[in-house]
Amino acid sequence: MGRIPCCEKDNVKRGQWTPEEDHKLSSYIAQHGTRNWRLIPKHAGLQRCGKSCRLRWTNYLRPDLKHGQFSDAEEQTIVTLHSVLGNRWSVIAAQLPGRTDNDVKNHWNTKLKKKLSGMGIDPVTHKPFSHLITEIATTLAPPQVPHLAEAALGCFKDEMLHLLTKKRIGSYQMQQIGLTPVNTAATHVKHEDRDETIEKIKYGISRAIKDPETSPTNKPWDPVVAGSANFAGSCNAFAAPDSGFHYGLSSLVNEGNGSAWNQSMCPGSSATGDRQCQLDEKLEDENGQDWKGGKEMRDGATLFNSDCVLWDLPSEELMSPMV
DNA sequence: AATATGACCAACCGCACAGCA
DNA sequence: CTGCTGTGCGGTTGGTCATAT
Repeated sequence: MGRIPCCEKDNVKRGQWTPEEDHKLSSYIAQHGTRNWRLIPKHAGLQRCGKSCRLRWTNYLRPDLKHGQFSDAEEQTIVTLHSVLGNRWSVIAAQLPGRTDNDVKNHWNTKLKKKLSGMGIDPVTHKPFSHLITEIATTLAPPQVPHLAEAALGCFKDEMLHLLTKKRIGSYQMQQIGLTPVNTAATHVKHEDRDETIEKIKYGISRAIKDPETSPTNKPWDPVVAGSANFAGSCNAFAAPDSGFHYGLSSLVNEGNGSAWNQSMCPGSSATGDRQCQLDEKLEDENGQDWKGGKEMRDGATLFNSDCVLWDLPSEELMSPMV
């Protein structure tokens, strides 16, 4: 026996709202407020579920909402907060006046995730892919290293495929990263080339791991160097030239300076353990309350108006914990 | 010109939690 | 303490439009 549905599904209209419905809901709320969502559709003369009315109001009709494109500053805020908070859209949205959690979530899923991937940054951990590879490599005993390419490919296949299939990859760039160009005549990788491309990526990753002598650095094997040099180079080559973000990944990885976007998108592993501890402590107050979950965490005002102001942390030191 | 594919975003769904009787 | 109700939240779906083939 499940939960009682919030409304009679048979008698309610679903799907897109009409201007007439919008008007009915808006004028009713303007007169009576939003006290009981279950009664609002009935009183407003709408054949809608109360929940649907609430959603329509909070996500679209509210007069204080901003409609339109996200500014660079807003995007940067989202990325920075996401690196700390993860998918807590309501908390993130609370820091963006006029934006709803749905707006932020949609914008993240459709735009920001791809932008970060295009820059060679994992949108989940906010670390460069190169650092993640390095972290995996350093946790593996030598006999396990051959499996790294397989594992890495599993992790990043989607991002790589996206880049390979959507962005132009010149033969020069492919050669730079140690791969034979898939097709020198056609710059777009076709669907049937994917498997071959994946195999070549695997080969390139394996070679970069196993044979650092062939890397541009010509340094003895060092996971950090190999990760930064080889994979940063790889990701740099993949970075979309038309993405609107002209940051070389190698500078992201090796220097960690540059624009605010640069810093917030790529906190990297430069964060000190102390800072991470501070962050963790901020997420767990002195009463032992777990800020990482539960209702308090959802309360953006509580979190951001407290003395523990996350904004005070230099953005390059904001690093989300590995999930 | 027709069709396929992808991007975007509004809306829905189910779960969790708070408040109340 | 328990059960019910209302609300908030994050994940997912589906419709529409734009672009590519």
